[in-house]
Amino acid sequence: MRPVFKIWLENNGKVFGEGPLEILQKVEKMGSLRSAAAQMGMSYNKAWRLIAALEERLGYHILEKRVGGASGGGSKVTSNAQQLMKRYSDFKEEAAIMLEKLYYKHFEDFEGD
Amino acid sequence: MRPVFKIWLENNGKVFGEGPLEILQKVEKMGSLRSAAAQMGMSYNKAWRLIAALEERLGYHILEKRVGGASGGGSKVTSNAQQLMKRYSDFKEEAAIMLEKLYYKHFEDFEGD
DNA sequence: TGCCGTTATACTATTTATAGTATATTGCTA
DNA sequence: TAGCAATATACTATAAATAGTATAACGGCA
Repeated sequence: MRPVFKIWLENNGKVFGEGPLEILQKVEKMGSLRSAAAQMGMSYNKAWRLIAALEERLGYHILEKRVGGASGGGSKVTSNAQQLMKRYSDFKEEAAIMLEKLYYKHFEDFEGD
Repeated sequence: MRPVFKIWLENNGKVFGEGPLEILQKVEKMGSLRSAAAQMGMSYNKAWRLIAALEERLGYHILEKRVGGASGGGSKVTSNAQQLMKRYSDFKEEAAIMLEKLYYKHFEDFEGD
C-alpha cells in the first residue's frame, strides 16, 4: 500500500497543476505549443484548449503567441507563468517529501496489509 | 488562488480515500450501508459497488454484512477498516496543515494574482 | 407462510470528459 | 503573390465515468 497525491491551484476552477507545468516546460524547450503537444503525444487541439482555459481563469496570459511569419509563428512562456512554474514545482517537490514522511509516521506499523 | 489536494492510498488501484472514509463513518452511525448511502444522497447501488471494489483491492473485508432477519440485515465496519479509517483520517488532517503552511512559504509574495 | 428491509448483482441509461477532424487566419520569405 | 508552419476555433465522434432501474435472495418475526 502506498500514498498517492495530487496538488493543484484553483482560482475559478483549476488553474495550475502537473499537466500545465509539463506543457509549459516543453513550450520553453520547443518554442511552439504545437510541437510541445506533439512531443507529449497530445493533440494540438487539446493543448490549446487547456492553455485557453487556464488563461481565462488566471486572468492573464501564460503564453505570448505569434501567428504567421517566417517560422509560422510560435509561443513563449510569459514571465508571470515562469514564476508560477517555478513556485508550483518547488512547492510540489517539497510536498512529496513531506507526505512520504508523514505516511510512514502513520502507517509504518499498520498490519492491515 | 489557493492550493487544493487529494490524497489516497493505492494497492492495485485506489484503495482508500475521502469518499470511502465518509461512507464508513456513516455506516458506523447508521448500521447499514443502504441508510448510510441514503443519508449522503448516494444511491445504494453506487455505495455497494464502491465497497466491493475496495474490498477486492485490499484483499480483506471492510464490512461485516448480515442479510435478512428482523431488521432486514445491516453492515458493520470491521476492526481492520476502523484502523484504516483512523490512520488515514489523521494522516490527511496533518497533511492538510502541512500543505497549507508549505503553500504560504512558496506563494505568499507571489504577484501573479 | 407472508411481509419487511437489507444485501447482492445485472443491465441500461445518461452525463461528462476526452479526443479527433476540419478549416480559417496570420505574416514572413522566396 | 504563393507557400509554409504556426495559432485560433468550431464541430463531431468516441470513450469513460457515473448514475439509475430492476430483480433476486436472505432470514427473522408476526
